[in-house]
Amino acid sequence: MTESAQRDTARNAARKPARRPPGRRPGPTETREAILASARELFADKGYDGASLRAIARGAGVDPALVHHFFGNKEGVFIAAMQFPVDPGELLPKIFGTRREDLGETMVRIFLSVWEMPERRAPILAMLRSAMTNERAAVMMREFVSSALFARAAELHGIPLLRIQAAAGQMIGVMILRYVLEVEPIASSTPDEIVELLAPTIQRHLS
Amino acid sequence: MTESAQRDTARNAARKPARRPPGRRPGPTETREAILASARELFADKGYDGASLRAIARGAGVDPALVHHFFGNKEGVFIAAMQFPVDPGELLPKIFGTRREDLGETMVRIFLSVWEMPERRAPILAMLRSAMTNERAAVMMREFVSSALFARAAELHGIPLLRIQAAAGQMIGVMILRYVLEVEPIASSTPDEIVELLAPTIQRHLS
DNA sequence: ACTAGAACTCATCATGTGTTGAATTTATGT
DNA sequence: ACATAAATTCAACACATGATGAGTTCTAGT
Repeated sequence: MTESAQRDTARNAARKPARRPPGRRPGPTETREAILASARELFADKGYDGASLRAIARGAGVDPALVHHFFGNKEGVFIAAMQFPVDPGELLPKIFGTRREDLGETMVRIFLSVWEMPERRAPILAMLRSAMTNERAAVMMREFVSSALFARAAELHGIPLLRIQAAAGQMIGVMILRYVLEVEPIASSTPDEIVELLAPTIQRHLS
Repeated sequence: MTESAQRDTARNAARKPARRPPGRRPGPTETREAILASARELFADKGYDGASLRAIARGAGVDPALVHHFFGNKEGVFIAAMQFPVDPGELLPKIFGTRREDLGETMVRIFLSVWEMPERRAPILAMLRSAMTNERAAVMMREFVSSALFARAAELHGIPLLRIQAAAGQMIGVMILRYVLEVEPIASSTPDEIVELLAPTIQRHLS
């Protein structure tokens, strides 16, 4: 696939209006992806309500009406930008192939591997930030998290849901302190320090 | 002109516009408090950016300009509504008067005692929700949490900051799952169940 | 009793929002 | 080569937002 569409398309938006003439652009269509990239970045940064369609369009170097043309309305953009914040099918095998006594460390490392990479963290942050202030987004997240994550994780090792949610709460809370609020010293700790800090707790919850 | 006589009869008191005549109202001033109450509720519900000055004014049965008159601008309202989300001076003695071996349970119970009462939970939720999408609010929360909570708690029992933040993360994460996202079954668990679930973890972190 | 100032509303401004319809240019199927 | 469809911009709507300045009514200090 063509990598000509870089992921930092949203970065070069600080320029002038850059009035393009109307009408279809020559060459294959790449704007749809650019819009989605810009949307993901802005939703991750400001949440659903804070990210405006116009800012998303600006980030993609595109007219706001084009966003509307592709996705119908703002919620359409959000849904398109959010499809699988993280692919469970990719992570669950790792968990399944782990000895019970190593579950804690494995889980923490998986979590960190996602959160440490900005482009993987973005959709999750977008979801979380949006769910905090927007009821519809909260419903989406609740359903995704419940059915796609908790339920499967529970059936996997036969661990009660409450325990799993306690473990998830531990991870989510620390991620918020570390990546959103950025309080020290936890924001500057190394991944290994986080693992050392949390693995025993997660292990406890999942036993 | 002709309808002005019948306009402000006592008939339309239950209506929405509720047009009050301009000028100061008789009696002692109670509007300032009403505005703050409305502000706290709305900030807790929608976060800083989601709560509009007009909605706050409407909630207090007051003209938007009055909010401006009292607090200067929106940030002024927020700051006035937020002073001490929770009073540390009130809670720390409880913590201090607890045996080290009971610290875990005590902490969880204190957290729950705050979060279970809607009017005590409101300012914290407002802070949290706002900090998730608004940078200035995030700074406020980071500073409050760092200096007023973590630092004091650390010096109290000589526990490393990282440990305290791990414990705080556990509590914050579970509170989000329980009160914001409202995922089951943790949203419907009794306080005692939450204590049983989390106390050992908090105890571990703080040892 | 008088007056300075506080409380309070109104009308309005400039800006930003999501959304829509029409116009223009290019790509695609025949 | 032609017609249809897709991609793209422009102009505009209707509405919400935070902010101001001016005017009206009350309270409080003298």
